[in-house]
Amino acid sequence: MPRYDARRIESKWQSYWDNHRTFVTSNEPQEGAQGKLYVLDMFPYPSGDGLHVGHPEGQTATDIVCRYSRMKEKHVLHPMGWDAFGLPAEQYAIQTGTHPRETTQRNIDTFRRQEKMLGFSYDWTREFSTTDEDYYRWTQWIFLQLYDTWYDADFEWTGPDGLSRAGKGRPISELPIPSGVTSEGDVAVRRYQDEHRLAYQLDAPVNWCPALGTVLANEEVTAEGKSDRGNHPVERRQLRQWMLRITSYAERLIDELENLDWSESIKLLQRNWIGKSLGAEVDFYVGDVTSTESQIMEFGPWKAARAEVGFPEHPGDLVLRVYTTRPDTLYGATYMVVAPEHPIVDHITTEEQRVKVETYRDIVSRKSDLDRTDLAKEKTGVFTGAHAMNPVNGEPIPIWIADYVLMSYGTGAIMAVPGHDERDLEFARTFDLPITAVVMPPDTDHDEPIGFVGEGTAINSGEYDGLPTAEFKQKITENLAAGGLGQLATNYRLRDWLFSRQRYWGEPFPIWHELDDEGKPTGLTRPVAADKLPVTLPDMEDFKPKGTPDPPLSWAPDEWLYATAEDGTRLKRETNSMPQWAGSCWYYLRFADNKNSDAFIDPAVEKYWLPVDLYIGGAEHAVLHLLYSRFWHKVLFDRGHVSTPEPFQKLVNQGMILGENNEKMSKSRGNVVNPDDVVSQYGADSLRLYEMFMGPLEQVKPWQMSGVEGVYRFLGRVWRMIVDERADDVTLSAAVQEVDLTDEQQRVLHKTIKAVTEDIDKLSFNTAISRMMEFTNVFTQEDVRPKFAMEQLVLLLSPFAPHLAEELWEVLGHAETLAYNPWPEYDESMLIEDEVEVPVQINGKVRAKIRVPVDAKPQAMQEIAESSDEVQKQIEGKQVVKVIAVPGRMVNFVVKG
RNA sequence: GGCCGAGUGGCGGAAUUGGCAGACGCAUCGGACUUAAAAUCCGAAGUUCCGAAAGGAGCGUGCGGGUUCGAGUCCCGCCUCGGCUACCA
Repeated sequence: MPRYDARRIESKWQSYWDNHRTFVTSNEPQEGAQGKLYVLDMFPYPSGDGLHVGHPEGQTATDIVCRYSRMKEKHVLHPMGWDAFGLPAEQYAIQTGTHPRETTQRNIDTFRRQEKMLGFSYDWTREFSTTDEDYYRWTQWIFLQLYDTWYDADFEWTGPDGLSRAGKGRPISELPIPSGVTSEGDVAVRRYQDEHRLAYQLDAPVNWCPALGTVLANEEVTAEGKSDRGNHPVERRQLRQWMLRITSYAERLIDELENLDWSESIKLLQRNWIGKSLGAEVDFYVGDVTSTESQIMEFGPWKAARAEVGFPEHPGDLVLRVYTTRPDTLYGATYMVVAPEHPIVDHITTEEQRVKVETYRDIVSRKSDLDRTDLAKEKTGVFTGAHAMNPVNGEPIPIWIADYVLMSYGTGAIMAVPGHDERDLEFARTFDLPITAVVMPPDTDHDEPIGFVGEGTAINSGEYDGLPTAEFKQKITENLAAGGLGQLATNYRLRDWLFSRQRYWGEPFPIWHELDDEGKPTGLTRPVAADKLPVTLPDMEDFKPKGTPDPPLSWAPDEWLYATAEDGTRLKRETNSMPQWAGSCWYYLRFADNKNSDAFIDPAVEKYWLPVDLYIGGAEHAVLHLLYSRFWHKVLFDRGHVSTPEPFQKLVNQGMILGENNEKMSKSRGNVVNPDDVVSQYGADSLRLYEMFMGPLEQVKPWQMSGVEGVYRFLGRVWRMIVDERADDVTLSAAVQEVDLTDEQQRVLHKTIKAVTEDIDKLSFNTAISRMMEFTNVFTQEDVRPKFAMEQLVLLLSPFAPHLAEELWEVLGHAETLAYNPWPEYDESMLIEDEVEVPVQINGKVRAKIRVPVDAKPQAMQEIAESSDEVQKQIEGKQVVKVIAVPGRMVNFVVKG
């Protein structure tokens, strides 16, 4: 008695697909293919915990789209691989004394087993891991592209996509070298080029965790300023780091979101992250800080000189340059604040204030970014003793240092307008600094201008009084520019990307440092030749951090670490490694051509498969991964290596699956659902179907084990609708016969085909499943079930529950897989019913039901309604004011009395 | 604090975009089959009030207003929950 036996069916069909290479995809389209479709899941990190139920959520969705699209004769690319470098593997390795290569391999094996167990139609011949040498060879190669590129912001050009744009990443050899630099010689030219590369080095503050003995990425530091792993304190240190100049692409990263098929909220998230703001840079004269009188005397001539020479590129030591989005509040600037690290502090601090200033700077320098922002409630700062001259009215105003001004944004200095900025107001109140109102709020009930941060009308602003904010901004910016005192400026919150990590388990940089005669780095670098890639990770037993910021690779064997160039220069390798993001920045390209040993991807293959048509994954990657990938892709685009400006045309974020208690799943809450357990109890088809039936893909939704039971029962019903459960073998039920469908059955079938098809197109899988349940509820009640209808249902169900569908397809007499069988089609004419029941409302309340011809005109509907006894009873003796009839929908009588 | 998203039965969720609120599933209750149970099959069910019953009347999509013949859906004002972000001048 063959009951629905998921275990037997699933292993049978998984081997079938493997043995028949059912889902192996050629880069040559099959004959008659209806175009290509590249469907991608976000790159999983193979953690030691194995798959969690969030993985199959997005992956089932993409699998449904792929299986459906193949039946629609699309040429489908659907790959899977592993993002396997990274800190968790390394930490685990250190704790257990196992090499990360081993644990990573083990984790990958677990993940692969679990993915296969779920019956996803991946082309496994395209699988790779970011830790494979012939993968990271090309990660290094792309890094060298970044190294070899500078951004020409003014370059106008038309790309292979046919669109014109300004700004292009160009080969460093095309960088114009100023004659002053050329005359200084070769080394000066090289240093000048190095300053302009998209991959460059910088002394940058990093998150140093003494307990872990490593530097952490911002994402690895908790909101409390502790390490994500182990909860150890984290402090700041200045270290020489590799940076990627993503800020050059900020404008294009915003603009080119426009044509992407992404949700508005994700686009907004990216725009906010990039954080473009428009404002002005304004120069405040400082000069001789020891005497305010002489400052006032010097101010006039300085201003006059500026009117002559204009606004300089660098303000110089005696001028303080600020960035503001509100140049219209310039008259309200009563003091200035510079970041404690600002270089001008050394020039302007007076003798009396020096000790206080240095003490403050010292305290701040030892705080992490997070400590600094943590102190947000209490404003701190110190007066430098110096004053600057307000360029609009020549008033001397005091210059303070405070950690609420960040060196990394704008110019690292602000003009403080306490009257109209919350932070400045709080600071001014703390330190008793003057507050001036210069903006009148527009509505009169809001009569207190102090603390008003919106737009209004200018007051106390000399000749500008009475101007609306917007107009004032424009006018004063023009005037400042004319006087050489300011200029329009754009700023981004986005920072350049800190790209190096002091870790072992990552891609080595393909970079040599030149050494001088004493073996010290000269600061000059050279790339590893492309034909020498990859720079393989040296085999090291000891990769445990030593409590200093030296990366583990710095004690790699000398053969790896040192070399002599052909010109005799001694070279030392870069010993930092790349962050985990590196490998996931371009993996979607490699899937299209993972065996290529001549190029990261063949240009023709790239042109054929890219961009990714559908990309599904969690919203946690809405900014970082997606922004980094887009950046790399654009650099490759500019350099002519890819043909599309964007990698991911359509993006969908799946909603998080919560535990049964409506809380986020976590080990500590004990509400984690393990896919292995669900599959062993109900089978993969039930897990897949349940995850899709839970609710809309993009919505957050709680797990319910009883819901899995429900879809499992549904699959059992489908099984019994087609299979004779009382026979000894799996045979067709006697009720399934080669008969024509009745009109009613036709209608149900075609309605189901239409609904399921449209729902899949909309990624509305939960409703698609409920349609198939309705179909099943109708047909299980029939004593004779037309075989054709059963076949059609099996085809509709196959993307969702592919194992069961294949088994039933076989029972229905088909020798071959249904994976490439044409998708059922519906006939619109079959859907039409002659008559429909519509409600009759009296004053908007349903009082009766009538049957009308589907195509009945409003007038006819009204007449039918009026002839009904029930309606007569309701409107009797009342005055009918108006009748609204919507064809095929409803009739509404508006009555009085 | 800022931005984004969401509030519909006991629960997960539907609702052709302004037209019968609660599809489908879970849980619940009743029945059939069975010696019994499991499994399966059939059926009931938003809620309050009236009625012995068939049935009838009212109320119902977080709260308060509004637009409309008609609002879960549109507009205005709030409340609650979730996510992201956090001194960006």
